[in-house]
Amino acid sequence: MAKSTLPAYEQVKAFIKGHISAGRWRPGDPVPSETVLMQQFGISRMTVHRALRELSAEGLVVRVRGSGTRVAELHRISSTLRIRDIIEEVRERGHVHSARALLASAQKASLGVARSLGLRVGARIFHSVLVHMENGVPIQFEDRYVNPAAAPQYLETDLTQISPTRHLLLHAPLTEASYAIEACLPSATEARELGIKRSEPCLVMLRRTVSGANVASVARLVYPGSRYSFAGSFQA
Amino acid sequence: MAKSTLPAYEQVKAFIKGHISAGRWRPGDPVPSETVLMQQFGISRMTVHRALRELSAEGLVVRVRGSGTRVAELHRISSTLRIRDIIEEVRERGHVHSARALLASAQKASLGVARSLGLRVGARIFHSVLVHMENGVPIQFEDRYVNPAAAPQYLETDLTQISPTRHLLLHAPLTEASYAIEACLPSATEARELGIKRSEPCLVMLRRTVSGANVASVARLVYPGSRYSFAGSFQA
DNA sequence: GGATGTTAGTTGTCTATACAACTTGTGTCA
DNA sequence: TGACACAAGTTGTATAGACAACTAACATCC
Repeated sequence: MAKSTLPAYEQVKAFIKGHISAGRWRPGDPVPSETVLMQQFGISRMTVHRALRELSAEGLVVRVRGSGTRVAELHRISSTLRIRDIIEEVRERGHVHSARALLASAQKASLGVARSLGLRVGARIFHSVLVHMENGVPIQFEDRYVNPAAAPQYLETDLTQISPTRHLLLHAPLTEASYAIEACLPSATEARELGIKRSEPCLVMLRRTVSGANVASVARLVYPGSRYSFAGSFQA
Repeated sequence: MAKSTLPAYEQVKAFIKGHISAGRWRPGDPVPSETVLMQQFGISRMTVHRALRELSAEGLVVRVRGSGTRVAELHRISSTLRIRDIIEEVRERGHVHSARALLASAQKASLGVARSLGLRVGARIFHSVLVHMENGVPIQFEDRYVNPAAAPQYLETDLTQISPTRHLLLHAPLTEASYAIEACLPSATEARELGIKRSEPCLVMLRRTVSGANVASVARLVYPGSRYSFAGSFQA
């Protein structure tokens, strides 16, 4: 027994969700209009409207003004990926995080880096390389280039205590990001620092974050395949 | 010039989003109460309320009844992962999809499969193994177990034309799913069928889908690391 | 037939009000 | 000092009504 009584708009949502997930209303089928539902449930139009608007935001129905409401086409389920701070993540598992900084310096941008950060070749950039450990075992090799315009105090921070991700989240409010997940073999350096063989497959996350008008940072995160996986769940 | 006039609730949202993304209001900071915003904008409380409720749903602010509204802690950016039909995906790239079925049969569930499908050992299940190709080059090895209760006609379909994913989306409305992405070396069979060396790292997606009260299917999708990556983008 | 106007139906936005549920701080009383 | 009561402030839900914007079907006129 959850709540004694669910709010009216939740009841309407549940009613409609029920019909859809039971397959009684199939994609493309019309959903009763606000007026009909309002009379059926004996509640006001605004309340019905809220229910339908939320279902529309969740992608379960499609509404078009003047025409009506229909069950959405390919009921595509979605999950929310999040950008997480590795330190927080390790601690949440009840484990101990530590990190080793291999590099933290200002450099001149090479062609590739300049291009992905949206700067000119030779522009001043920050470059950091860290190895993150969970209970002393290396789990992430983090190679990151940072745009000084987005995080001017990047190098003044102890990146082994406040992770680059956290520093950037705090100082360069995130507006956009893109990523790619690949499976690769590690480079010689990566294998050595992670303490794995060069033949062990790794998960590689390439990520580019944007803050306002600037590209804030590009990072290559390498995880040993035997010690790490990305997991999550979808909700309808 | 987008719209001549944005709806009032959108203006309130933009106002608050602006302060947050410019860094003027930091995580934990209080957001003006509904009463204050209502007077500031000269609109009704319900309109302000809608704006704040949507921002809360988007994860930008945290609201607690009786206390107030604050800027959400770790400004979490999110992306929508979708379960996609591989055939559709290949065609969208303008390429040709083809598939080879290695297996499509009814079997008795082993312990592991029974457990993950939520059935008893020895229960009747469907098992399919396919290799999907893009322009003739193998890109996915799909090993899938299906619960007959969720998709009774699974074996009567030509799975090389209508992919298992698509068949399941159509016949077993998805309510929930979980996944894990790993980097592994392929098994002997997987390497042979994908036409890669056993030493080539692969992206592996393990996925479990739920439809209503049943676990609909569990799948292991293996992608050659050199030919495939998962990519996406986040929006604030 | 084809173009045009009309009308009923539907969703989008907004208001003013009401009450409920909860938090927080303050003051009172034992 | 500690327990309790109370009040002010805040968010959550719901109503009844209004008007705007749009669609789709129908009727009319040329």
